[in-house]
Amino acid sequence: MENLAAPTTPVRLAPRRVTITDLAEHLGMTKGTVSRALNDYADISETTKTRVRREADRMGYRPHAQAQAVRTGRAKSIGLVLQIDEHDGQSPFLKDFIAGLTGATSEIGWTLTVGSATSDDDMIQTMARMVDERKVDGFVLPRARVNDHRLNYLTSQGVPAILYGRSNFFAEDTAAYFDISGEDAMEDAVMRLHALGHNRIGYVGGVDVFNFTHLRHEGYREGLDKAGLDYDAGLVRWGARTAQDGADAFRSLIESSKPPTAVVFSTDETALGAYHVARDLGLRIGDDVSVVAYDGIPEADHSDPSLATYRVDNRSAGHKLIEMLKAIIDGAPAPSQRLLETAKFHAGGSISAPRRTSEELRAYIL
Amino acid sequence: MENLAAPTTPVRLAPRRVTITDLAEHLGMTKGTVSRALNDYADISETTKTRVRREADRMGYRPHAQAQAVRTGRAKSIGLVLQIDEHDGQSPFLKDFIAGLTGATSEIGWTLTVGSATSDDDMIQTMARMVDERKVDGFVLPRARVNDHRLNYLTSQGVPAILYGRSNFFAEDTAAYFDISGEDAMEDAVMRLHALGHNRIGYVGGVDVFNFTHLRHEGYREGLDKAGLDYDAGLVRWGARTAQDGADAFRSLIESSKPPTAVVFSTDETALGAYHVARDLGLRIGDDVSVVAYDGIPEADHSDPSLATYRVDNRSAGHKLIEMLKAIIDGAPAPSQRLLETAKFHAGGSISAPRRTSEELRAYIL
DNA sequence: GGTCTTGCCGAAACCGGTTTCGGCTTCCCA
DNA sequence: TGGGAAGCCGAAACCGGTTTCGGCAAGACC
Repeated sequence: MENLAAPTTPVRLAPRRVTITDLAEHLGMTKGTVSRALNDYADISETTKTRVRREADRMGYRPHAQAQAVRTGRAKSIGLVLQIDEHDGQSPFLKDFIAGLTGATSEIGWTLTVGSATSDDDMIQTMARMVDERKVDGFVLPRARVNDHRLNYLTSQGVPAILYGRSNFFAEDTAAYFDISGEDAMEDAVMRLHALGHNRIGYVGGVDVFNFTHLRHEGYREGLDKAGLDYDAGLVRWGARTAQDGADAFRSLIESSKPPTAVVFSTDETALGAYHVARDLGLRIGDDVSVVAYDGIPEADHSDPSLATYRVDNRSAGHKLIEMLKAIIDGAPAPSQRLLETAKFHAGGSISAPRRTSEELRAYIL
Repeated sequence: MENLAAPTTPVRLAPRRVTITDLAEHLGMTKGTVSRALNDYADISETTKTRVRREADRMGYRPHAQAQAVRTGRAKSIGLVLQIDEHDGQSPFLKDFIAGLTGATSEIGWTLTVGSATSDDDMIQTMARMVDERKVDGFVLPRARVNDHRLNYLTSQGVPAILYGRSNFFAEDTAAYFDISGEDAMEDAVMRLHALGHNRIGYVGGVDVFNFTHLRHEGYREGLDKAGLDYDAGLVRWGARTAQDGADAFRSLIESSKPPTAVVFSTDETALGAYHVARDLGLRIGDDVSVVAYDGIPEADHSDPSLATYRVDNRSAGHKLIEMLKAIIDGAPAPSQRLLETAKFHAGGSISAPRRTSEELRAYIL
């Protein structure tokens, strides 16, 4: 006996849990019957069902999730794998998002299993491990990319998944998704600025691996179109991710020979970078130059002046993603689970009617 | 050994996983033997072990985690329950922390199960559910409180847990913890300021439900002591949590009749609140008034001037917490798992030798 | 009154692993 | 040469559930 590689003795767990066998014994029936009663099978009488249920929660019975999983193949858990080498930008977003996800999962009696990855390959491997070990029944995929590799992998494996965002430019996705229309917001932003009297409206976009970057840029373009303004590549900057990137882009726009009198940023974070530059140049945002952005991070509200932005409710997004994913896992066809909502405009002190023309602005800066 | 036609399965496209029975069949031995070989039992020959292992990963065998859990009682998962009604302050902290936790859990082949709660009662219930369903083997408890109720519950139930922080003021905790000595940092901050020439050093502390609030305050006190300065309750403010709170506290200190020339904040976030107030009052931080804080959030680095602070590595903290918790789950006595590290000072432009005395400062402000 | 349903539940197999128990070889040594 | 101890593995129980199958009893139908 001592030659067995017995693992070190585990710590004592809670007072022995009540199993379905205990329950069956107390009720004087077989565990099969108890199981079917609890799972609401049609071949169990109403009388028996209520008797079983009552006794179950009198005794504090909770089914052993793992044991159920062995037979049913359902881990009753949703997977979420975070890319952790990424820039910090998802931080503010993360907490609300997780709150939404966990809230919804616990409502249906499931749990959220979180992993992390340091590279694209690692991401796939981490997800593969979770699937192979049957730890999760499906995945939520935040920060959708163009032609998202996670989605490609999972669908090839037949694992249910849902995107937060879209992944196929403007073409209809083949997969399930929940998204908020950034393009509508950008379009609205441009038209709103135009209505205030702005005619030179700049744009600072994001990194092109993310699908939303393309969508929002298209929205900006659409907005110009509806406002009757021409698209001028000189007014557009790309690839901004951090506040610093936003600052650089803003400086390059505002110091150009024909500076914009208003700038639309595709994210709040990059927009806030512009605040420092403006201060440096002696410009007052919301007065000398207007700024609108997108996301609705807390800092946007606390900045001075407060940033006009389109607010995204990540909490409710997380909630809906779980509901939709659950439907897919339960057999709904993925294409039936697609939802696109719009962000709400949140007024702020960062926009106003133009005080100076582009020329005057340039002269003022010099 | 003829191949039967595949049964007509529902939507489950995933290629049927290889089970331990398949593996045993291929190897021509019983699944019991295979299991023991894979789990490195002493009564299996080395030859057989390697043969089994080789075949296992040739066939891509991955044990079904849930099935293992049924017999072993190990879910191979760590629980983390977030309080989601809380102020946003834990956002920046959250991502790094989760990265550390998930990184460490996946290194040992485990996973992280995340839940959320909206109140203290909900917190206990959520944890109870995870334990009862045997979804987790132990908990990491972030944001330790004084006499932490989560810890009390879990130890009463015999469920392994580890605190991120301490929960018993200065008395030795009875439970396991990993923490970073905020008190040492505060003490060092005061002495550092004193060495620069400051003699009136204010303090802005946190909310008293959290244990670290008391520890850091005591560190401040200790620092004064070592610097030979008297503790003056008029220089101390409590209960600051948000940037706004920090701003209010700072204003109240700086507008008092004998303002401090330097202020120690117990968190970066509250310290950054002071920046706005300083600007309003025409004071330059790091010049007219010195500020030191604690945490090392990214914004501290991007602020102008950059904030001198004590940096906490939440990623590595998460990693260590998992290692220590795993040891407890494997049978190590909880009291043996205690670790206290120190935060690294990160210089910033927010401190300098005092330019004005307290009196001059007051006059300057008026 | 006999036959057919229908309702309801027990019995047992099953899910994919782990662990106990015992028996057969082989080796060692008297 | 015999007996005991290792060494090694097969057989089967077990973990806590779910699901299939079949049978009994009561009611419906003719």
